[in-house]
Amino acid sequence: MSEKTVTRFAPSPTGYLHVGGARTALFNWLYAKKTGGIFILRIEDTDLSRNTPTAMQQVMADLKWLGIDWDEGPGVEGPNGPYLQSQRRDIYDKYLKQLLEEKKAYYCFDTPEEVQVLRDKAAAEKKNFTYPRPENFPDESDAEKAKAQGKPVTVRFAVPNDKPIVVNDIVRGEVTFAASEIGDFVIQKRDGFPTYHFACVVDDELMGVTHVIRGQEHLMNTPGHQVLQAALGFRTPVYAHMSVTVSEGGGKLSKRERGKRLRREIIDNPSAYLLDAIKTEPEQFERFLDDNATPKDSSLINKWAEELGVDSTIIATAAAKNGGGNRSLRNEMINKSEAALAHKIGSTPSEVKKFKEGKVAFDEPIIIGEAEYLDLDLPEINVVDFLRGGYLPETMVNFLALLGWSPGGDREIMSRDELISSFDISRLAKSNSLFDRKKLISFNVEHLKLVDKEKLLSHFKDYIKIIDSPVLKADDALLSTLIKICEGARTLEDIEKKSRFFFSDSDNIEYDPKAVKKVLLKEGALDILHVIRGKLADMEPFTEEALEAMLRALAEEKEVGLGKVAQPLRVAISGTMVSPPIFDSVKILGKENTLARIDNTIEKFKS
RNA sequence: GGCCCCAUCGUCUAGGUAGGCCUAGGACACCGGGUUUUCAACCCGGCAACAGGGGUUCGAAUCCCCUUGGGGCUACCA
Repeated sequence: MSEKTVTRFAPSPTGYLHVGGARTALFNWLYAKKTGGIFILRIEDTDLSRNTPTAMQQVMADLKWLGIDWDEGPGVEGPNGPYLQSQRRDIYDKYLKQLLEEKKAYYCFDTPEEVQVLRDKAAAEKKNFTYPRPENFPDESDAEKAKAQGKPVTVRFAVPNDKPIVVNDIVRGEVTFAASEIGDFVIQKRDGFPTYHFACVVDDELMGVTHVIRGQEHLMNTPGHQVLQAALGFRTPVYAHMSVTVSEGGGKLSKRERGKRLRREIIDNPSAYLLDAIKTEPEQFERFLDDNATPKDSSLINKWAEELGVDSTIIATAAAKNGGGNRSLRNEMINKSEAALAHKIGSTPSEVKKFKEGKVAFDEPIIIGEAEYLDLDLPEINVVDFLRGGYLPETMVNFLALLGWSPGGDREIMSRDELISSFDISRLAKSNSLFDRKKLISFNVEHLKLVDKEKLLSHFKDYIKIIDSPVLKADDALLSTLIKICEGARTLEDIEKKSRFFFSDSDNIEYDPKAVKKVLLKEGALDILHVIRGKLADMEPFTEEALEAMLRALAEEKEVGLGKVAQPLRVAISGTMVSPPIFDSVKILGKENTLARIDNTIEKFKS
């Protein structure tokens, strides 16, 4: 009788779901779907200090967005629950007791510092560190005594060191480990919670997990898990250790990257977030700059100058000066700026200071808030970043699946169903791969074309909701039209950006300075606008066809390219040089708004 | 440092488990050209790789070894 396959994804709720985790989840899900098995979501929340309250909800939301659903897990429940490890303490305790009684595990009372000393010593001797197992295991009363004395009490598993341990891995083949390499590892922490190794082994057994597909970073843990399974009389599931997804920097794609990047930015560039503080203390501004490390980047200098309404030479001059006195003023300003930043992101000045010093890690929402405040693009690491970036879940699933897996041949763009039917666990790649955002975009372009109309509409609605766009004002029919005329967009963000201007106040258009300079202020542009205005006013009916005929005729009459007449009109109605096709745009905007915007534009820029 | 894993165009990869069908295929990026009312999209063309060195073999991208390079683990995190 063939056993039903059971796979699982077991994230720890420490933050949003990142792409590496999503990929792991996807492969497990794909394999379960392919084989008609079941996919379990298990939350590994055995480290209280690292858990963040919203993380589990967010991880589940992200999985759902990707279309990865679970047959058992939080919100679904099933025969093997509960699915939060923090709610399974009694189960782990039972097995722990068994191990202790069978003398397969033992109590330890050292502090982490004491163990660290041993570790350092081993490193100094160029030796592999393994925990020195005592000859006689402490008994229950010793543990009680130690506890009474306030010593930490942990439990270690006594790894049998008689024979090498062979891991039979689907992607790597046979990997052999010397038993002496695997030290007695901790299975119960001092707070009474099991460690990952123990909880994972117990749960995989009890939940009937048949296949464990996980990152290569777990390969070294596997021999330990296997000996634990043997000691407990458990099965050993089939293992498949996938390659790791690395980031441009080289190392493993990590969620910590964002925090690091942010911290570096704040430290390297303190002035960037001094803006608010500076604005409130203009008279101290120049003095402050004397003592502050300002960036060498001239574009930033110009930006500040513009925002502060001062001449850029003031900043440039200040930037050229180095050091100087005024330390107390500087500190005062820094304090003010930290307060400003903290206020902006809903944190406290002391937290900001600690973050800068690397003492605390901010929650993702705070990191996002800070990044927005600083106008900083953080590396996209989390699944939500891609949702916010206007990517389709279909794109993400397809792209992630192809990182470290391939159906063979030339196939690349695939639907979810095609992915499932062609998925083959034996085709997992051994080597690491890089997450290439450029290629992701091209996948998105393809899926934008492939996804059916209704689905795309619903994706777009989700998107404008999450970024709280003015486009929210449109009804479904208008939304569909907008999507249609933005054909060729690379992301939902493209569509949204091109569509915004339809929903702004005609008497209050924001003009992009570059567009003004390049188009509106050009010789004759305003005159042409004037002519267009006249023709538009009389146009009846007001259709794309009529608009096109009119503009083309005008271009011909003036003996210029269509661009010469279309561009001024585009800037007049949108304030920018980029919009959907001009005929559609004008039609959608309507005669009244178009005329108003042309009038306002001429009024504003006539010399 | 120790242990483990990996190695085809800049990137993702096909081919490798049955060595000759590979003068190494596709996709993205890039470069050149075309289309064009903007941005995109689109069309055509081009550049570009078996890390190095030894073996085994009539024959190696494919098998073995070494070197080099990259990655992972080395927690009372998962």
